[in-house]
Amino acid sequence: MREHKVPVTNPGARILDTASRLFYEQGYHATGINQIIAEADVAKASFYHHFRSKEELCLAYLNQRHQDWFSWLSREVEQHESPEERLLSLFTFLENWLPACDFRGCAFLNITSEFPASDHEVRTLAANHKRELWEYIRRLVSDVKLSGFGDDLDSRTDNVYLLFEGAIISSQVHRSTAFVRVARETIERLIKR
Amino acid sequence: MREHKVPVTNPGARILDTASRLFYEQGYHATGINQIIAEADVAKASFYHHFRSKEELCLAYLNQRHQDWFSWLSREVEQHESPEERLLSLFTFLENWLPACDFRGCAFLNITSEFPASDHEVRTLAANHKRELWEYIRRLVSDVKLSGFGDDLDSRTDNVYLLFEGAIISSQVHRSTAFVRVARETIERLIKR
DNA sequence: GTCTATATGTCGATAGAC
DNA sequence: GTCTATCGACATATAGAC
Repeated sequence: MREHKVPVTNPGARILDTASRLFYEQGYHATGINQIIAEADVAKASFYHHFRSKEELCLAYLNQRHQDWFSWLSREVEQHESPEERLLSLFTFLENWLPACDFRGCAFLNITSEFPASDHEVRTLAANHKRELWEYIRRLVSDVKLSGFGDDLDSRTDNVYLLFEGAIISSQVHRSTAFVRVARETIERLIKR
Repeated sequence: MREHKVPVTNPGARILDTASRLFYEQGYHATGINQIIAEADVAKASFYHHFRSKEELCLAYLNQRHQDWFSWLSREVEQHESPEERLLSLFTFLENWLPACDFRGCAFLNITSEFPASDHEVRTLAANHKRELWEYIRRLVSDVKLSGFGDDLDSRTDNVYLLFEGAIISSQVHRSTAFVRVARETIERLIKR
């Protein structure tokens, strides 16, 4: 859940940590190598010793982010026992995470906007991240009776996924978690009937 | 609906048209002034005669895009007469528009990712655009009986809006309109009962 | 491995001729 | 109003000393 890790002394890790923060907060193209090396307090040549290019650093950032984000999410989900509460905790997570990241939203959605070429490796990582999220939601949905979102499991999963993604992007635009609560209440309502 | 307009001879309009295409297809920070003036076939000084800065050009792009996009959307909606079909035509529109724009998605969501400062004018335009979309959806929802999305009009509007936004962003990530059809079927199902 | 210094290009924006 | 030429700053990436 914490966006800012404890400082690292290792130069390579310090570069990755700094870049992760800047790529996430400012965007990829708005962040230059010079700012990264300055804030990571390393020499430029050290940067190119650890990473072949800015793009490779970006891929490392996304891979780490993928791990981190799912560990944040699952930590919230696993606090709950009943299948219904576990499903609803998806939105409890959003309500905690989005204000904590200052409504910067999903790193993978954000970077998708910055890489229009769909065959770029960055886009592949983003699509894989979302596919894994969909499968995670599917496991949660499969244990819950949910009416109104279709008969088969995939259709119900799709709808919860759509509310989840819609809640992220709308919270980002409007800087409010109001939509997260609406989504949560809808799931709650469709569970109860 | 058309992304590429007919060529314009007027230099100022040619700059705006070219910039609109490039900002949308490549992103704001990935697009340089030099590329814009080259593809618009104008001199650099002409550019700065018509626009004070790259950012001001960006604002002009978003204002025009706002008008265009809503005219595309309402053209689809107004082809239908019954309130139910008008509501569902939101997703008919998405199913036509998203492949037509090569799944580049919403210009305002995309540029929100590139401008982290929430008090920036670009972000204000994006938030206003989405607010207007929400109000447009609200008018469509108000004429339809819709179960499962809450009792009050605002709550039902929120849920349709979330499905709409979720469908846009998910179609973009996965380059598929499958999620659009799922959202449409859900609305259809909740109308029928 | 990390350093400083630099290469090479492009960025956004401006000056001054016509 | 449009042109060419150019500014200073910053971009990504490398060279070579230590």
